[in-house]
Amino acid sequence: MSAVKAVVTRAGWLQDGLTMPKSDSDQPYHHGALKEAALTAVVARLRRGEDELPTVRELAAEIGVSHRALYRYFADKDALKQAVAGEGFGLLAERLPSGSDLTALSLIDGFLRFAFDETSLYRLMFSLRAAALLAEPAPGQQVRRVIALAMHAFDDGTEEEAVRNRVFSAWGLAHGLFDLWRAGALRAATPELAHKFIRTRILESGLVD
Amino acid sequence: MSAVKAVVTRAGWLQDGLTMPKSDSDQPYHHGALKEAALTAVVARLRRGEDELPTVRELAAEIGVSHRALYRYFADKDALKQAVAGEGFGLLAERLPSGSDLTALSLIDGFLRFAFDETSLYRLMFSLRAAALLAEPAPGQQVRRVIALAMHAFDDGTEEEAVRNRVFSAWGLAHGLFDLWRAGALRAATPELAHKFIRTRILESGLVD
DNA sequence: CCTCAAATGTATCCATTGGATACATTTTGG
DNA sequence: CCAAAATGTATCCAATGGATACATTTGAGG
Repeated sequence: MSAVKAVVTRAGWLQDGLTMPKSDSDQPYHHGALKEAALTAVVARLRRGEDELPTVRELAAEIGVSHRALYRYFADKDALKQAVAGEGFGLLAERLPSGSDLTALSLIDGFLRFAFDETSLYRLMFSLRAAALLAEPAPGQQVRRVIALAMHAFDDGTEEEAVRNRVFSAWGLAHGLFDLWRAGALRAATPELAHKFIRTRILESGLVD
Repeated sequence: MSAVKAVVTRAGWLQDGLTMPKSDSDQPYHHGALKEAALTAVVARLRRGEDELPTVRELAAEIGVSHRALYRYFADKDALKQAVAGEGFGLLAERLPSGSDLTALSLIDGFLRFAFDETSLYRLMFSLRAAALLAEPAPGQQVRRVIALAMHAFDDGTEEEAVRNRVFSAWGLAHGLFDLWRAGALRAATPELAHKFIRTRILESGLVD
């Protein structure tokens, strides 16, 4: 739809002859939603399997804009990276169970599913220092939301300190085993087997029932 | 001083007229131990706090050699990275307890101490795919040695499968919590507090006594 | 010893990449 | 309607990993 419209517009088939475009390309000078397009494109690439950020130039080309245009929206490449991580936490938050579906186990399963499904994005998200993320309004919000969700899921009526410790233990175990798998330290042949292995380790840890 | 000497030597101000050096520098054409010097220099930098690999040129300059010389020993920068990781596993293996000092707890403490003391090197080591490391003879040996050590420390007479699972759980928990700390997700203000926090989480997990 | 080939290092060159500056085009608010 | 703010482009630059061709040593066999 958006793509189709772009093509039609580019060819100019529907333009009447009275208003010839000034150049051979009638792409508007202003993109209109460059920032969103950039973030969407990067996230899409990572979800498609690429595990590195594209170069600024590649990204700009994909969007159909000069590479310097992106710098109107991101101070530097690192800022872009952070923004992508923010999008990632948004996606993660969307994916996690909520309401009556929210239990410690379902939360962990959702978290692991995200890690295994969106490995590149997941790695990017956790490669950054949280402080930098939390400082930005939107991403910080998403991160805090995920943590709040976890605190709620693990709340068994004991004191907050104890709940928090269980959350961190479960989180650490899930994150750590996933990262060891990613590094190749686990023998698990497939992501599915690895997921199951990690799930079992967490269950037998007694952190969740 | 090194800089001063270089300048003087380069200008040749102090050379007597009778024994002119063939070149403006008295450094031998062949370094003699370039590979070792390179690895040592990189490891030293990482241990000094830098958390990125130096550029090939910086490294070469530090050693006093043209940047292309390093490519006689490392196919590309990634090969250098892998070799550094290998050195890292060697250091780790040295640091871990052995003999009668080897217990599950002392092993974990040694592992965590290494992670907190040599954070940059640790990150580098675990950022690589193990497969690539295990393929190289020397590093692979070190990695296998660490794993064998862990299997022994956690061996409580139960079946190997169970021992292995406990090793992975403990490893995953230590690695994961450490990485979450590194990412800024733990509140712990100092590395010491973080180390203690992680140690406590592992102890209360019942994986080790 | 000598010589010559292999080993080791250097000199240069190149493409890619992140980033800076100056300028062009739109949009928009008074 | 117009000037200023937004937004995008054109060009330039330095750093970096890497390639190729060449120079210097070393060392092994005659």
